[in-house]
Amino acid sequence: MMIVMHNVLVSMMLIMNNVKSEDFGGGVMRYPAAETAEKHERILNEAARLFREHGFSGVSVSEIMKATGLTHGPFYNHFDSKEALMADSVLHGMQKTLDGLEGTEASAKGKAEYVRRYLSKAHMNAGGGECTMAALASEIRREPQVKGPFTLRLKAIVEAMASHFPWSSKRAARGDSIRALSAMVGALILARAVEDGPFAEEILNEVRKGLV
Amino acid sequence: MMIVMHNVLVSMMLIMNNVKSEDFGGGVMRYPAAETAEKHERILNEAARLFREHGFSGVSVSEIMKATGLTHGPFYNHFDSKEALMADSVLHGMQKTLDGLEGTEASAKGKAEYVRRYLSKAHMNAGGGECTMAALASEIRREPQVKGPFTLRLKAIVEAMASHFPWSSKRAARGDSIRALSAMVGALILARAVEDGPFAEEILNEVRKGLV
DNA sequence: TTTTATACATGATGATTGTCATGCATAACG
DNA sequence: CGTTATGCATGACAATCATCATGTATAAAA
Repeated sequence: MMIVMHNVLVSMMLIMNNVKSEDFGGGVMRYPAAETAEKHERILNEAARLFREHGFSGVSVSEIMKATGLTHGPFYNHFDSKEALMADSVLHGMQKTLDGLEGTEASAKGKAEYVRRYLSKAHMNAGGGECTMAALASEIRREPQVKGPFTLRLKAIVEAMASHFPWSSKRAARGDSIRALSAMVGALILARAVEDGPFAEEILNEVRKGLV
Repeated sequence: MMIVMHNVLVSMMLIMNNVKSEDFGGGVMRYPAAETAEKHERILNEAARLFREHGFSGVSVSEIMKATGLTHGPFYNHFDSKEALMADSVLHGMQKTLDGLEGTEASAKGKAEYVRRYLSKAHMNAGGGECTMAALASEIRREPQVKGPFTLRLKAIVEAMASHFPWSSKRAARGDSIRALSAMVGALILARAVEDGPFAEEILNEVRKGLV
């Protein structure tokens, strides 16, 4: 009885504390559509970054929202589910990779620079700034909703590499691109999993030597 | 008071129910050391398989123990933590890869067959039977305790590839091995993440053509 | 102007999970 | 042979998490 009364009192105190008007809506409004769209974009960016850094299961919805500057509440006003966000994040991240590729100088020099940058120590150590494929590909295979967007953009990336950079021949361009991409992604993944710094760099360097 | 007494009664009933002798030890014994060692090995095998198939965070300790034919209880009689099991599983799985490599015919033909098998549709679709590197490398980088064992065995695998198979020259053997391994792992990871069957096979085929 | 739909903060919920606690029969050890 | 340490099953616990519920002010629609 004592305990029950105590609980009731505590609940009442909590309720009273919560009814300060500034607790609702951040103090104001139904938010303007422009701001809402911007927040949506911010969620996507933070999610993509955090997923790359910690993996899909290493980041909670709350953490993503907090990184965006919101609470966990409005998440479902923006996305249907965590898995839907994962799919959009991958699409978003790989689109950026595609843009970066197409923004590179379309020459042998541009290609060599791109490879060097991809297989650099800096990229290896870039927490959330790295390539979506290297960060998440082995998890994507277990996420049905994500495989579609991933496939879509990977195809575009292969095509962009084949047509944008010079290769030994027109006919070999696509195959060469696939080989280069596989080696680059594989090397980055292995190098990042390795604890031994010099060995990790050896992996990056050897693969780079094979490509430039 | 009423509630407290009720709880005590429920507890007593539960205790009484638990005191059926068949509830303990599966019916018997302090288990013979030989059987215990065998169970330890089974846990390791099931864990390695399940981790490869579902990822580290996709499998619970209980599931692993159940797959081994035990309950979750004795897990901590066998391993210090889930993370310690992850480390041992990776060591175990990569040791098998190493053994398979060294058991392959030490010739150009043996090498070509190994590559073909690695980049086959069957290997791509092999749920838990696949290569530890392709299955878990991108998660290992986020698991401090696992990186050490992984590094150790990856070094051994690179050395085994370089010394076991014929390469263009003695001096190039190590670099060639690293390049081949990176391309194979990268190709398998990308192919598995892709939803489109023909595209996945194209990735495997192009990389294979580059290696044999 | 009136009505409606929505983005937000707070809080709740049910499920999952890594780890620990307990009691016991007996193999291993001295 | 007597003692002890161990591997097991059952159960409990605290934490974490994805998702849902609620109340609100107001932008947007009518």
